[in-house]
Amino acid sequence: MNERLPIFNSAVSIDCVLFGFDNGELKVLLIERNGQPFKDWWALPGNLVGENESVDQSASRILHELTGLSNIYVEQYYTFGEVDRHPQGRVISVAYYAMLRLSGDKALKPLTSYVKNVQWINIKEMPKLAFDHQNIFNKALEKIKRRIKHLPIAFELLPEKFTLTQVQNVYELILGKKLDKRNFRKKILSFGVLKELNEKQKGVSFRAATLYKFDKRKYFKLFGKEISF
Amino acid sequence: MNERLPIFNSAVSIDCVLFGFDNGELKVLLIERNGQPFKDWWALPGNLVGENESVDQSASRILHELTGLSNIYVEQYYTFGEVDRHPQGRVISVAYYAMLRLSGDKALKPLTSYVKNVQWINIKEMPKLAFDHQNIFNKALEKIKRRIKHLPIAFELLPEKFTLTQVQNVYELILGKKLDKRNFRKKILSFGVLKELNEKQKGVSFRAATLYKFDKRKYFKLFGKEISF
DNA sequence: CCAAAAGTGTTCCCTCTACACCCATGC
DNA sequence: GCATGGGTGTAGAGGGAACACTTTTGG
Repeated sequence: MNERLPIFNSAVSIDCVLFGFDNGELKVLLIERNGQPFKDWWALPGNLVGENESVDQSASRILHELTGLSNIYVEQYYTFGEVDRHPQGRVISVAYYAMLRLSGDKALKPLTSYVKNVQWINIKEMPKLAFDHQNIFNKALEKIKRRIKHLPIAFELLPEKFTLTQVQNVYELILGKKLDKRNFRKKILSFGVLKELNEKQKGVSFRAATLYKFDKRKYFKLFGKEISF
Repeated sequence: MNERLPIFNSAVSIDCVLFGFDNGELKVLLIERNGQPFKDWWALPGNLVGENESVDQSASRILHELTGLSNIYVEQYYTFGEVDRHPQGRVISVAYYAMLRLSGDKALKPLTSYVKNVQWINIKEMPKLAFDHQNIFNKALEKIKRRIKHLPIAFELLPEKFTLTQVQNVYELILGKKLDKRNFRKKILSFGVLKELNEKQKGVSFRAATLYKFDKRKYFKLFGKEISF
């Protein structure tokens, strides 16, 4: 680790598990590969880390290239370094999960020569994935299952104004189980980080729900105290 | 990511935060560097990932070279990938924390040309560290603070047979606060993974404490249910 | 007999859980 | 008026926190 660095041909890549919530469904953005290996397979979006960017920056860049958006919530969660995980050489991959407010409208799909299709896919209908991406995806789900209990990541998936039922929906999809409505509301409101708006849902054919928004200021004040779902 | 891999000169290294518990103190194994850069500074043990080993294997190898021991408990926890973290080139480092039963006797110190000293240092008396190792160390502590609440990692630091006071000691050192003795014992025993032995502490000049051991079989049965300290 | 640590129960409070009905709205 | 989800309270159980004294042992 001193003198000259003895380096062999390795590469570091980033893989991103980008989650979106839309219409009551939890989705992941997958790409369909256009080149070898695993041509025509579905895969997680990813790319090599550039020479002059940190791994965090690299993840943000990849997400930006994919969606056209900046400021996507993104967290590193694990590094996959098996010797044979890439058939063409040694590639160590740092994995990130990311979360996005889907509004039905967004979800741009800028194709490149490497990618012939980009699609939001319901996590309950995942196709087979290239490389070890199934494993990478599974681990992302595990991580967010754990982290959603401490961190307000659910709100990264929701629009700015949301109903409590939507919040509950996100929790249920991530945790993979039904929750009691009354208990859920008591708890989520007891954190004191949701602000009730003088505004109701619109365009629904039933009683309109009250809208809330996530109060980041209050959340950062509470930091230290941990949310514990 | 297809065709040929465009590779630049990067390297992947491993850094290990190896914890040990001895004599009521929580310690970390640090090395004193013998080469540039940061010659004579203290640093975390680490090395480059070899061409034919996974990152996990690499961490185990480094720990083995350092201590002569195999089967050290080790977990990956974060990857540090800032562009400028190594003054001699781009080095992305995958960090692991590890835990070891110190019995006063062990703690071998195989020096190399790169290392002029290896020492167990109380985490309350840490020197300045080379590179971004202070940051890597801090993050390791944060991680184990969180994980000790779910995972039985405390027992990795303890000898096979231990007293409840020793367990409490480890929890207090990692969490950085005093715990109530009666409540602690109730809770730790309520998990049902400690086996009381028909054996007492020896060689102490006061009432000898009952020895316990960690029952891995029971623990793995409980898996699914989570321990929650 | 003194020093040092082992070992042990109870009370209070708060949080978690289980559970079911009426309300508002659009069609 | 009916279908659809919105919104609400309570009782019981269990778990967490606070708290102090007696026991054992070696020296």
